[in-house]
Amino acid sequence: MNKVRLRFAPSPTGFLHIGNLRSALFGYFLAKSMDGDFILRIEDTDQKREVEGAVDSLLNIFSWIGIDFDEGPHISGNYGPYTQTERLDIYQKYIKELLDKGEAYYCFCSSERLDDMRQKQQENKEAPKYDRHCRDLSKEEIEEKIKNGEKFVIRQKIPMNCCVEVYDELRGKIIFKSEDLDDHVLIKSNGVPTYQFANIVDDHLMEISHVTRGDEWLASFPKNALLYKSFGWEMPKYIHLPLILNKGGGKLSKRQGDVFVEDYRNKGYLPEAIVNFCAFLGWHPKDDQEILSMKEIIEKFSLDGMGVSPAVFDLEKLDYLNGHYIRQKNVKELSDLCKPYLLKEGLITEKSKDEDIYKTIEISQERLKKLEDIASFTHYLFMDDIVYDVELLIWKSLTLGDVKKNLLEIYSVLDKVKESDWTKECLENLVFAYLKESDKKNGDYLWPLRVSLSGQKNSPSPFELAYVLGKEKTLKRVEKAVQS
RNA sequence: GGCCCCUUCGUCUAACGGUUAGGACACCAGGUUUUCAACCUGAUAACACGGGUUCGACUCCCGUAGGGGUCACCA
Repeated sequence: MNKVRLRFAPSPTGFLHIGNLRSALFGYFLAKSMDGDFILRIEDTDQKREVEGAVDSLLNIFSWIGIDFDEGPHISGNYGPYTQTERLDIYQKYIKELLDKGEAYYCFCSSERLDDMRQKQQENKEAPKYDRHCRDLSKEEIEEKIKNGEKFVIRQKIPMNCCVEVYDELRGKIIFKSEDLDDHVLIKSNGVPTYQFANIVDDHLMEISHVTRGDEWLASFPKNALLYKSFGWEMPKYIHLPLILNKGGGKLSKRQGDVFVEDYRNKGYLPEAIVNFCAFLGWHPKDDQEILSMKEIIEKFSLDGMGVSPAVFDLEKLDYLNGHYIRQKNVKELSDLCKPYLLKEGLITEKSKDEDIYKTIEISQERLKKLEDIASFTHYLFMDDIVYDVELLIWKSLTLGDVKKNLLEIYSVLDKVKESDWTKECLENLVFAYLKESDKKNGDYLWPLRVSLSGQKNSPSPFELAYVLGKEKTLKRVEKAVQS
C-alpha cells in the first residue's frame, strides 16, 4: 500500500488564521495517525496578495504549535519545489495536455466584457456565470488572436448536461449538475495558474493521498473532480472540514475578535491549549477524555470521530484549557513564559532576580488563565508603594479603628518571625496559632492583612503575599495601613 | 437568487433502531478554617418542525423551517 501523504497548502498572505490552523492540525493528526507524511506547500499564485515574510512567520508559528513537516520549501524532499511560483513550467506542460485533449480552451474576453455580462446576469436574477463566449473558437481564430497579441486566459471546459458525482469521506456521495458549474479560469492572463489548477496538478504530482480542506471548497469540488477525470488521474480522498463560526454565526472573522494564531500567542495562550481546543472543534475521541496532548490526540485520532456540522469558537473553553495547561507547568517554565509580559509592563527588568519572579509566579499560577494577565495580577507586588481606598481594609461590620487595632496585633506577631522562618507555611502556622489562642475570628484579621499587603479586593492569601514581599516590605505595608 | 452543506443542553459534543439521551465548558447552589482562584459535590439544561418506514425512532426516508458556504484572471 502506498504511503499516506497529506499536505497543508496555505497562501502566504500574512498571519495564520485559526481556521487554517485547524485544517492543518487535522491534516497532521490524520497523517500521523496513519504513520504518514505531512507536507507544506506554498500556494503563492496570487502575487497581489502576497505578504513579505509570510512564509517565515508561518514556519515560525507551526514550530511553536508543534507541527513538524516532513517535506516543504524549508527542508528537502523528493517532490519539490514546494512553492508554486517555482513550478510554473510544470503547469505549462499540463495545461497544454488539457488544451490538446480539448478539456480546456483559450478565452479572450476582456474584463470589461465579463463585468458587463455579470451585471446583466444579476439584473436578470441569473446566477453569474461565464457565458462560454470563447468556448468554440476555431483553431484559426485562436491563432489569429494570439498572433495579434490579444491577452487570454485558459478555462476549464466543463462537459454539458451531465451529473458529476463526488465523494467526501465525511458526507458521502454528493451530486452536482454540470450546468451549474462554471468554466473556471485555470491559467490567468499572466500565465500563472489559479488555485483550481495548480492545486490539483500539485496534489497529483506530490502523490497526496488525502486532502483535508475547509468546507468552503465544497462548491468547487466537482470542478476539481472533473479535472482529475480529464487528466485520467486517480483522485485522493477528500475530507471537507466543517467551518469554525463566530459566536453570532458566520465564518470566523476579524471583526468579532481575534482570528490569528499569532494573536492568541501574544495574549499568552499555550500551544498545548490551542491544539487541544482545535482538535475538539469537529472531532471527538471514543472515550470521554477531553484533556489530551498532541501525542494522545494522534494516537486516538480517526476519521470516524469527525463530525460535519460547523462549530462555534468558544473562547471560554479555550480559557479553561489554557488555565489547565498553565497549572501543569513547573514554576521555572511558567516564569520564563511570563517574563516577557512583566518586562513589557516595566514590572521587572532584565536584572531582576529569578528567585523573586519565581515566588510571584508560584502564588499566581492557579488563577492565571492567560499569560498576559500576569501583569495585572501581580503589579502591586513589584511596586514600592501601593495606593488603595482605606475603606477596603474594613471587614464586614468592623470599624476602621478595629481594623487598625487588629493589624497592630498582627504586626507584632510578624515582627517576631525570624527571616529564616519567613515562609508561607511558617507564617500561616504562626498567625493561625495566634488567632486560635486568643480566640479571634479569622476574617477580622486576615482580610485587613491581605488588603494592607495587596490593596486589592481579590488576591492570593495574605501569607502568600507576605512570603513574596519579604519581611521588610510586609511590615512596611502593614504599618502604613495602621497609620492611614 | 441558483447550487451545495449542516441541524442533540447557551457552547463543543456522545449516541451508529430499543439509554432515566452521556461527557466537557459556561451558569447556579453547597463544601473547602478571610477574598479571588483552584479543587470537590450537586442542580438546571438539548434530540428544529411535520409527515412517513418500523413492534419500536435522536438514529432510516421525504418535506418544511432555520443556519452556513459558494457563485473572481483570491486562495
